[in-house]
Amino acid sequence: MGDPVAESGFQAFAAHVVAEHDKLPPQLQRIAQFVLDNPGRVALMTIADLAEEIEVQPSGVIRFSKAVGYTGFSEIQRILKEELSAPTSYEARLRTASDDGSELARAANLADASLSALPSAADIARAADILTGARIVHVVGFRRAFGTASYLAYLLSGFQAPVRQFTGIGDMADTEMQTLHADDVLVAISFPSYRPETRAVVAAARSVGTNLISITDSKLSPIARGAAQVLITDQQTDAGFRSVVGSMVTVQALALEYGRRRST
Amino acid sequence: MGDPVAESGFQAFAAHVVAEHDKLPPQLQRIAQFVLDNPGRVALMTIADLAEEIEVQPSGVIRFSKAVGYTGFSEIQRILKEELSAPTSYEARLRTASDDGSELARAANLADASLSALPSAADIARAADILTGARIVHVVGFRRAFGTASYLAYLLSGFQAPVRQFTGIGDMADTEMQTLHADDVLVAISFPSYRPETRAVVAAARSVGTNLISITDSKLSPIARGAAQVLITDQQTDAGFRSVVGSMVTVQALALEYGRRRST
DNA sequence: GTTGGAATGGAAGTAAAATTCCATCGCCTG
DNA sequence: CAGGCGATGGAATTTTACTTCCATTCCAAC
Repeated sequence: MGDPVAESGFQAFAAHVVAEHDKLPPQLQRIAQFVLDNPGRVALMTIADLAEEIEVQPSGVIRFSKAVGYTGFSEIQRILKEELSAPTSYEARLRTASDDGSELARAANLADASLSALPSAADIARAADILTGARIVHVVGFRRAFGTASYLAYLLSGFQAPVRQFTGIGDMADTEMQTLHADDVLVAISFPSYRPETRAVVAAARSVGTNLISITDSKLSPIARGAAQVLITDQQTDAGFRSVVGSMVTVQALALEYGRRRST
Repeated sequence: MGDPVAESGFQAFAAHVVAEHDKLPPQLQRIAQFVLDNPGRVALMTIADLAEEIEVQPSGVIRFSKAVGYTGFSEIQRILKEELSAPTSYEARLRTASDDGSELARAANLADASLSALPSAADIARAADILTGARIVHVVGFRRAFGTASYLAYLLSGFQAPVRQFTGIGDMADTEMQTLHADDVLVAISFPSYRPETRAVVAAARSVGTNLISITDSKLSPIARGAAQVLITDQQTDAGFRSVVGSMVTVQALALEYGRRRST
């Protein structure tokens, strides 16, 4: 609250090491250099690993730790681990700091977090490859995922994809499912609580051998089983409301990769 | 062996866990879920930390490790650490995301830009105030905006709002419009090219005196005229593809502000 | 050359973490 | 409702990692 930017433990550590570096004996200087150059790796190593890699004795690592002002290597490693697992980039922290209590600020922060946990580009590309070979692309998503599913269907139809969306309109769910075919692809979008309606469509696809692309929040999601490609996004963070931004960005990327394949 | 891409230890681990998941007792399923959903964090935790977070006993973590085919938790953690420090790790992806030429990177950058140009929290709050007094909240948006409109309708119905969405299903557009009333609010969502269907609904609302909230990209948008509140978002910046993330975040914030008013 | 102090090596001791094992609990089955 | 079995809780044990401390080496000054 007081400081505009609070100094992280890691930044303080780095500053100490730089300040002390010239006063250290040669061996400890080598340790200092390695730790500053590979903080991520050091966070995952034991003292023994580290000592072996630098060709030093374990006790040297302890001496280094004390020489730069800490009680031992464990304290330094704790700081490095915090830095490695900090999900907040500098930018994200700035945004969080500007949280003024409005739902808009919360929604924007949530969306920002979603953008840090998207599927990999390689997974999207694989999914797009699967789409390319489809006779028909079916899209399913209900309730929270319905908007995302609609958007995907809209984008794909813009690329002249043979796409149809499961809507459940007119009490025709059974009839809709009968159109699934082994040469087709089903893109299923579902998040907790996974709707039984969506799961039923996925089950129908499995039973007739339709290729499945699942956009969901966990590898253990009920719609992930048997999928040719799973795209993980919008994982539940801790507090309160769930964003749908991750899945929107994911389907946009998926559709554009598909379009790129169609046009070249 | 014959695989073109050698399977990483982590991929094998994930596959094992997914395969065994259903056979595991409930407690071990929770552990499985947590580890698959947070591999990066688990790589840095001790068994005790992990056990505390999931609220199980340390021994449960060991049972999980053996149940999915490993000798103990240490072996699993070794695999997770390798994955975390591998060049294809999540951290590395983030760093290169802005210049790898994938549609995902483009989509994520576009979404990020959208988050910098949202409506003001005050405008959202005013719009939420208007919603609160409505007899019925009508929502309209077609094609690109249909997903956003659906999401808004879904969120509002979650707060027991009297909401209905214009869908155009069954060639009932005329009939749908006849339900507009002076005590109602219409939330219209539209972006270039502004669909005539949406404009027709807005015109109908104007003619009967329905309050209008417009979510669009410009104050000069055809649906902005006569609106009680205009929320500007997703303005086209560059020549490329248009994101829909700004409007999704906007409707989420709007719905949550509405919910806050309803519950207090 | 000898001496003193800093630097390093390495083994022993201590702390922490992982694993084992047994007791209890709860549920299903007969 | 009694018996058995799988699941869970928790203490005890083993293993691993961290830290300390003393011995040795190196180097510079006298």
